[in-house]
Amino acid sequence: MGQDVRKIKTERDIQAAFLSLLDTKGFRHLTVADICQSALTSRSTFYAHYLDKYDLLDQMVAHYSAIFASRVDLHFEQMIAGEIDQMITDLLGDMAENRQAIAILFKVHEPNADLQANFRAMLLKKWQTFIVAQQPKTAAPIELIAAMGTTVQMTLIEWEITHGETSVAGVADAVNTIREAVLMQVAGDEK
Amino acid sequence: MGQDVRKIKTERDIQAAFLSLLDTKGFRHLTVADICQSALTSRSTFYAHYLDKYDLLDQMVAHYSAIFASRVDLHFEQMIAGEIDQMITDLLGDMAENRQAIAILFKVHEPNADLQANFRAMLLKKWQTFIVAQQPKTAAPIELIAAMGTTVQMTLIEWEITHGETSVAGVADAVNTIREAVLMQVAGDEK
DNA sequence: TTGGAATTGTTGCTTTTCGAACAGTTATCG
DNA sequence: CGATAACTGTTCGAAAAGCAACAATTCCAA
Repeated sequence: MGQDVRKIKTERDIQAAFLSLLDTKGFRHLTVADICQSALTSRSTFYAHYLDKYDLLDQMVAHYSAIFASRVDLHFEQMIAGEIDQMITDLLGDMAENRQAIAILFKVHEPNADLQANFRAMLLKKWQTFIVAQQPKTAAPIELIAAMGTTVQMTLIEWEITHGETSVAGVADAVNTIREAVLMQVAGDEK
Repeated sequence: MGQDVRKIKTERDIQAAFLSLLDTKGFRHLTVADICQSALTSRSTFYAHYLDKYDLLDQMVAHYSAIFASRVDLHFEQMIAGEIDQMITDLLGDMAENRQAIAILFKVHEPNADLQANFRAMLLKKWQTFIVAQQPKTAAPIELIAAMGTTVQMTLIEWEITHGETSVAGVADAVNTIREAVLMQVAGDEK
C-alpha cells in the first residue's frame, strides 16, 4: 500500500505547480503542458496520474473538502458554544500547511469543483439541523437564519485563511457579537 | 549532456536536502541515508550520482567556486577602483539564488572542500599579482599587504552573503576607508 | 575489548518517468 | 471563412529511480 515515492513526488510537484499557476493564470486558460513545464514532469506522466486538469482540480477539491469534513463537527460546536478564540486556533492549527492551497482554491468556482461552496454546504447543513432541533418560535424562516449563521461563519473562515495567524483578539469579539444576534433569532427572542 | 529532467530533479533534491542538513546537523555526522530520506530519493540513486557524501560536497564546492571564479576579475577591479556600491550590487545580483547555499557552505571546512578558502585563495592571488605589478616601495612585506587586502574583501563578501540585500550605504563607506589605507601601503606612501 | 547496531557501497529486478511521436480536437487570427 | 497554430489524449521503447537484499566496514556503548 505504501506507494512508490516517485508517485508521491510527482503528484506533489504537479499539485504545487497547479496551485501556483492557478493563482497567477487562473483555471480556464491553464493547459496541461503549462502545469507539466512548471512541475518539471512530462505530459505522459501527468496523464498517468490524472484524467485531465479537471480531474486534478476535482481531486484536490475533494481532498481539502474531506479534511474540512472531518473537522466541521467540532468547528460548528465551538461556534455555537461561543469558543471563538479556540475555534480560530484549532482551525489555523489544522489548516497550517494547507492554508495557502485553500486560499487559492477558494477563488476557483467550477461546476463540479468548488471548494468554497463545499465548505459552505457543510456548514449550512449543520446550521439547518441545529436550528430545527431548537424548535425555534421565531417568525423568520428557518432557512434564512441558517443562511445567516453560515455566512457569518464562512466569512470568518475566509478571513482567517487569507490573513493567517494575525491578531485574533478583535476578530473574536466582532464575530461573537454577530453570532449572539443570530442565536437570539434561533431562540425566538424578539429583540 | 545531462539532459534528462529526472537527473536534474534528483540532483536538485539531493543538494537541497544536503544543504539543509548541513545547516542543522553539520557535515561530519551526516549520513547518506539522512540525505536520501530528506530528499525523498533512494540510496542507490544517490550512489548513481555521487561517489559518497564527500564527492557531493566536492561537487557543490567546485560549482560555487567556478561561479565566483568567473566573476572574481571584475569584482577585484571594482574593489581597486573603489566602486564599492557597484561591486556589492553586482555580487548580490550574481549570487541572488545561491546566497543561502554559499552561506551554509562557508561554514564547512573539509580538507579538500572549503569554499571559503577557495574564495580567499582567488582573491589573494589577485592581490599578490596586483601588488607586484605596482612595484611598491613600502617597507612592509608584499605578502602582508596582500593578506590585508584579501581579508578586508573577504569580510565584506561574507557580510553581504549572510546579511543579504540590507542597507548598503554605511557599509560602502566603512570598506572604502579601509581599502584606501591598504592601497596607500601598496603605493608606499608613508602616512 | 567486544559484540550488536548502524552505515556503507553494490547488486538484480521492478516500477515509474521521460521523451518523442501520433492523430484528432479546439482556439486564434487574418 | 479557412488555415495554421496550439492543445489534447494516447502510445511506445529507453532511461532513470525505487526497493530490498547483501557482505563489508565502522561506530559505539557495555
